[in-house]
Amino acid sequence: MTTQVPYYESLNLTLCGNMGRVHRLCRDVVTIAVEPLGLTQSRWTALIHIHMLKEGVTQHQLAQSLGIEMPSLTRTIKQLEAQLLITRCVDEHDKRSKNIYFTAQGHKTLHTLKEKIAEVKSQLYQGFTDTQLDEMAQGLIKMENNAQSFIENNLANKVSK
Amino acid sequence: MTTQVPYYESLNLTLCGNMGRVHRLCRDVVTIAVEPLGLTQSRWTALIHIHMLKEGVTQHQLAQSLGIEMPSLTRTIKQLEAQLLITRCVDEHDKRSKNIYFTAQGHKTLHTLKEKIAEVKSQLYQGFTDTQLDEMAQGLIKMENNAQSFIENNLANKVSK
DNA sequence: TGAATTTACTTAGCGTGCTAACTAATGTTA
DNA sequence: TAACATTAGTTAGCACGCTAAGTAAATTCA
Repeated sequence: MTTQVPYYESLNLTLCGNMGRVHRLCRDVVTIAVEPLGLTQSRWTALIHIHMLKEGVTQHQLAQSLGIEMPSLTRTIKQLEAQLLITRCVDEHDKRSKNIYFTAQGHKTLHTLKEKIAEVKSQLYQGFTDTQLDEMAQGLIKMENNAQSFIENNLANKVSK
Repeated sequence: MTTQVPYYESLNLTLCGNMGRVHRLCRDVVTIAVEPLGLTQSRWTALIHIHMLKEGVTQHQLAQSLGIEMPSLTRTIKQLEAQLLITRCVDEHDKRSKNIYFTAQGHKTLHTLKEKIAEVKSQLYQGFTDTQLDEMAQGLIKMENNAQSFIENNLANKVSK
């Protein structure tokens, strides 16, 4: 049982490819699991984050928490609104912002959602110890930081006079 | 320096979200690095895999190697063809298949590409030991398998008479 | 061998990320 | 305070994954 990094890693950035593939698969898993609720991955993820951040959160805060850009979120938010799961109202103190709240139906959906996700999680993380999961998470964050500094350095080059 | 899995993992499948985000970032890094070549992530990845599998590979084999579905590949292949980096010709022995070859320009591009990717890799993997990288790769594969069996079980339920 | 199935590829169109460019509200400063 | 910059959100349109459904070639089998 060798633990060598495979030879083609020298060309291939396989790890990145794998991340993409596993991410798509996990997304599929959840989509299947919550299918009766009529939610896609981006929508249920948004619901969970609204719940974590507490109702009244702004779209900007939510986008930050999700790690996506505002335009990506705008689409999802509009879909959730059309599904009557959330409502928005302009913030009294900053009329540029909009605060997000669950509807009654939204609360019900959230409740079921949380149960389903706990199920899925236990299956996806089967055979992992907490330590292993944490090491993976930390590895991802480290790689994210490496990527981020690369981008910053290269944008700096471009922007430099 | 705690190594606990954060509390909100109980809801959030953060690890999956992280994978998506890190994957996007790595993609951006390479896109920036190979920018003068006019290649996007899906295109350069395809070029590298054609190289690994040897010229003459079929689209089906290539899709398998990339871990994507045929229609996704069809688009990329057409773009690479339009860029005059590859050509295709119908397989003599199986006229359903098409064999992929580099053009002269394609070979040149591949050469530069390989150099660029080696650079990017060394930056993205900075601070990781080979063992760590391998553990991450194996973790991803394990999670992929978990996801796969979940999907199979649930499709089985659906399809069962 | 002719009919049915499977396979390789394509087309059409969706989901979800992105950037660029816009509006409207807020903040800053000359 | 009027002019400029920043910020929250939107719209438009691209990249790249997917499934569903179609064509044409190859294979299976009755």
